[in-house]
Amino acid sequence: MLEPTIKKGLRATGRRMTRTRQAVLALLERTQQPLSATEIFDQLHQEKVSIDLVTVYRTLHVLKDLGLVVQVDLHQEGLLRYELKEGREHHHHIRCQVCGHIVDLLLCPLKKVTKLIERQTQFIVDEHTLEFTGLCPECQ
Amino acid sequence: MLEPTIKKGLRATGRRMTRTRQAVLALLERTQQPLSATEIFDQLHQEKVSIDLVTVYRTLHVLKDLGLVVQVDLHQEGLLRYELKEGREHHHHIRCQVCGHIVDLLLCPLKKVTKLIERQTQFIVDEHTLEFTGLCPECQ
DNA sequence: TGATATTTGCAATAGACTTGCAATAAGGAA
DNA sequence: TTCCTTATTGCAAGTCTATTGCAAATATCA
Repeated sequence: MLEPTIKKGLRATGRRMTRTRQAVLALLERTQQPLSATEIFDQLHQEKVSIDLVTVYRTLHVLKDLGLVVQVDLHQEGLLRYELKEGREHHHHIRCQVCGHIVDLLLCPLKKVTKLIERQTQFIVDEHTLEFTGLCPECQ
Repeated sequence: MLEPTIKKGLRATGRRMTRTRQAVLALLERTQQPLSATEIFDQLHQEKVSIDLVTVYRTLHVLKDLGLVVQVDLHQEGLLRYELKEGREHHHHIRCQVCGHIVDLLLCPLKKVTKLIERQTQFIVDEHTLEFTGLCPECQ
């Protein structure tokens, strides 16, 4: 149950905990894969929760703003997905090109590389995307 | 001058070399940064080359199909960019969040990681995206 | 319970990209 | 060169993800 913590974060920024926000959070909490706005919308409608797609987008923005959710920008999907941060390590994903199945990767091998890039380019590195596609065991 | 080689590739797949394809290729050839379809469209129009945006998209598909061009999917840009492969090593990019400047990175540190992921997930890895954002020296 | 500020839903819009189709142009044959 | 076939182009319209404006609904607190 994340709700108390999150309510606190919302209040601290002059925001409110609402039914729709609860519904989106609860769904993210019980889902393993990172979800897109449309998937959240469809899933909630299947569960007879009335919510507008616009509200889903706005809720996701708020949650991202509060740092509760991570945006996942998978390779060549053309949409954004979201997953709860909740005590999880920074990680990346691999997605099957055939069935769309998404699996978490357990490592981020980029700390040293980031340092190297900062030396090489003189940039200050802020974020990175690292996403893989391939064929999952079932689809090979 | 890539044109002869490319013409060959086009012919081999029942395609033709046209003015618009030449124009797109020539632009890619003389540009350092990966370009988006809209940027190609705008740039060519500035140079008084008449071309439709749809044609730009279709040309880029063809070039990608022939393996002459790489699609670059930068972190959180929401659009695709393209650059010529022409004798260049596989590489990644970093983009400045402020001015949008894009710089090539000279290394791809993911060969070992890919092997590790294949063992870990049982996927066969096909492609990866690795793109960085940050602040370029001028914008810090 | 009422006041007020936030949130929501709806309609409209933006922006990247795609598709259908008729008109145009490339390139091989005569 | 000219003709013919077939690929290519431009235009209009459409798709899909995501955003914005605004009035109506709802949460919070006095």
